[in-house]
Amino acid sequence: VAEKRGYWLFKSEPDVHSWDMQCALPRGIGPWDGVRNYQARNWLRDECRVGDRVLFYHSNCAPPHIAGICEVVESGRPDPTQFDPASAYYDARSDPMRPRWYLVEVQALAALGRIVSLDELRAEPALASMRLVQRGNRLSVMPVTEAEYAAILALSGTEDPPSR
DNA sequence: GCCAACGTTGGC
DNA sequence: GCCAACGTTGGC
Repeated sequence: VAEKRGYWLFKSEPDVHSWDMQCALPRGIGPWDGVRNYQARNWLRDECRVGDRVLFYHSNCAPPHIAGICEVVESGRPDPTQFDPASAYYDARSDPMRPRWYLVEVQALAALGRIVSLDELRAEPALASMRLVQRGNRLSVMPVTEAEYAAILALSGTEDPPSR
């Protein structure tokens, strides 16, 4: 039985890693590193599949918004920054024989027809139960339903982009 | 810059 | 295993 395509939302602070920076990478591909939350880690390691779509969300900016769509192009593998003492994401307690943190590779597919702000997401009835708009949500990686993904594409006037 | 929410740590 | 203290996230 073929696995259904999955959908995710990944948060990034634009000062650290923006949609434009993602697009500027060779072929728009780069590692989604630095995730240091166990729930998010479990999803990256165990659930993210090649071909899944990722909504690229800008947090800690005004207004917070979804900027574009990526595709998972490599499934979970250990995040090398956890073993690099020079990295801001270094984790001295992670054992290389049993890595604690994982990443996936993502490829930018398309910018949204127009960005969709958090206020607009909150105002859309079809998105009322989306994790992102629940109070206290702090996860930087979270699953999105197919219906939520479709609603966001519709809100932003965006066609579901093909793989590159 | 403030602060609510919430995950993690560590003493007991 | 409880839970207070602490650190971080992220909207505002």
